Amino acid sequence: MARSESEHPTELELEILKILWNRSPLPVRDVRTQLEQAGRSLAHSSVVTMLNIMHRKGYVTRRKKANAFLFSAKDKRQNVIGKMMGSMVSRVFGGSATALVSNLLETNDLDEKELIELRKLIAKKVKEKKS
Amino acid sequence: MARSESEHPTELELEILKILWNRSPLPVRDVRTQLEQAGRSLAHSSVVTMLNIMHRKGYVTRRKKANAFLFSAKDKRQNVIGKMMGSMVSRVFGGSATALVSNLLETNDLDEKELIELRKLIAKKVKEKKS
DNA sequence: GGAAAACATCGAATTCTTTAGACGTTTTTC
DNA sequence: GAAAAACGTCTAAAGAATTCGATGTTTTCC
Repeated sequence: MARSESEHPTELELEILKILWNRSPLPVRDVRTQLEQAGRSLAHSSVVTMLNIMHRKGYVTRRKKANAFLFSAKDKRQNVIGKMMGSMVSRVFGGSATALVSNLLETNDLDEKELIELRKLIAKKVKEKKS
Repeated sequence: MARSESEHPTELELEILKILWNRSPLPVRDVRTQLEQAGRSLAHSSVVTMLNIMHRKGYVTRRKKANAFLFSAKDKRQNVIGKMMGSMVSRVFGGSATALVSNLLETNDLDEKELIELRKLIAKKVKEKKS
């Protein structure tokens, strides 16, 4: 036995999804160009292979336009990332989102502006809850 | 070319680190038992192999006690997890910890108690900053 | 209408991750 | 002190992730 397919996008898959979330649909060529700009130079066929794998896994949709495929992300950014975060919370922090934020505050030194922004976010959420 | 070794613990590596963070040093046998209790039944040699790989990667230390090795996590839980979170923030949220927490609040529905706990954490952090 | 450009499919190589059997050495145990 | 138990090393497997060359088909351009 070996491990099974990851239930979340891998490194490169996420890189590609980020491109598609930003603008889509895109042909392979454009995905490739943007990967290059992000510092990841790949052969055309490598990008095609990845997009096809991602299609098989259900991360992207494609439709034919003339002879070329146009790719789009299948799920919204927030949902995909949300699932990744949820898995992080349960796998790494024993289910406690508070523990996650706590760790974030302790180890990644945020500036005051960010802290105040966070406080606002939470206050808003508390208010929503109350209603 | 293919991908390079992950800079963060993999799934199974993290599972093992969690055990060692909880209590250590531990002999292979005990790591194995606890993996089993966590729903991951592996052959003895599989656990040994993993621990040796983790030793090569620098995730764990080992010392000989009689004829057996005792393993410990090399880095503190908070640091390892902190790095994982930092990478999450930069890779996934464009460097914004606020964006991460925002996503967490939107997609993983926290109860009021947790929210209030978070508010406290942040207030405390703001106070520390000010001093 | 033939060359060049654009695009896709296929097959394959490499490394990483996870798993474990076979075998040898040391330590217990009767 | 010999059998059994415990432990480590070595070897290797199979799937997952990443990369790309070769080759074939369609489209575009002089």
